[in-house]
Amino acid sequence: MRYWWVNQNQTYRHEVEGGYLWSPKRKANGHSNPFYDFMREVKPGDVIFSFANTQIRAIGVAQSYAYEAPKPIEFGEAGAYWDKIGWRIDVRFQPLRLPARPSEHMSRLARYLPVKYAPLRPNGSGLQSVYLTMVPEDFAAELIDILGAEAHSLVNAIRLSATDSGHDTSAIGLVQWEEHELHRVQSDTTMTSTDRLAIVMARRGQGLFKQRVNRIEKACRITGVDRLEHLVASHCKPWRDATNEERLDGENGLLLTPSIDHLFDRGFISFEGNGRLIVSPVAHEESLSRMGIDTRSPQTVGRFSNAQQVYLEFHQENVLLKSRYLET
DNA sequence: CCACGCGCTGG
DNA sequence: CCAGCGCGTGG
Repeated sequence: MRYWWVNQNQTYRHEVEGGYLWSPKRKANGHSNPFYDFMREVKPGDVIFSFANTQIRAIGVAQSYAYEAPKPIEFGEAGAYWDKIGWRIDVRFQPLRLPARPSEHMSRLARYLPVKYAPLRPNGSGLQSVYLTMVPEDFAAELIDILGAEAHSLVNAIRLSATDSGHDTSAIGLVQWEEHELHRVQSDTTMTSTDRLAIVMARRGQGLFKQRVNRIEKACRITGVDRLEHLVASHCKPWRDATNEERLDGENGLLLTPSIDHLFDRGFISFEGNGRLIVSPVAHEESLSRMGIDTRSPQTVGRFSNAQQVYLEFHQENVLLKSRYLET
């Protein structure tokens, strides 16, 4: 379980009442922004401190991993320059009956501020450049102490339930966004109904797309299963992000057995161009091992073609659940 | 309430 | 250099 800080001056009301976090994927000029990238490092059960108008006003618990979602319409003019598509995380927020102002407690907090990606300056002032950022455990402990009894019991309850069992509800949001794209394809009268059907079937890794992938890939790269009835054609560049051409491009697919397809589709694993398996640091190792993936020693599954590598790079950058803090 | 500009951080 | 979910100020 980790602790996060979110600046919500512009969207506090919508995000807390709506029960979510939302960020663009990139800055307006197209460059990446670490404070948006952090969205993909959040795990269900993580604790989120909500900061708005110089105060910590709410504490939240993540209920999902980040998934792609349109900008909430309720934002209105707030963040008008943000892109229409971004990352969303379901969060259960609890507004605090007694908000606290961190700037009044810097004598206790300052020593725990990280050198990089800190949510506050040493004088307690916030930073415009920050959206979401991780806070160290000792900083969080101090902050919880400052917030008082309500925060204490809240976070204790979260800690207890975190050790119980799963919270994974993120598939719901993904489906919601894909529905939107699906509807667009189905109502696109510039294509024949055959083309539309092929594109719709490609979403489930079946039909023409699967045939095309099968010309390049003969078996699941992890399990070695080669019977088509047990294989799904999984997109490297996800169906929802791809053009219609890319949705049907055989180089954009891998044949995988269902549980491996799930891990790849949801970003728990990815592959390098040379075939090396990448395991996300947020993945549950024992589950992976039970699904047939050896997480102890490095695995390779065979080199990929140049065209496949381009799609796999997209997967690594946009689907894989990364963790900056677990890299060295 | 909103708009502006001053800061500073990170790429 | 540029861009960013802050902050105080002034209307």
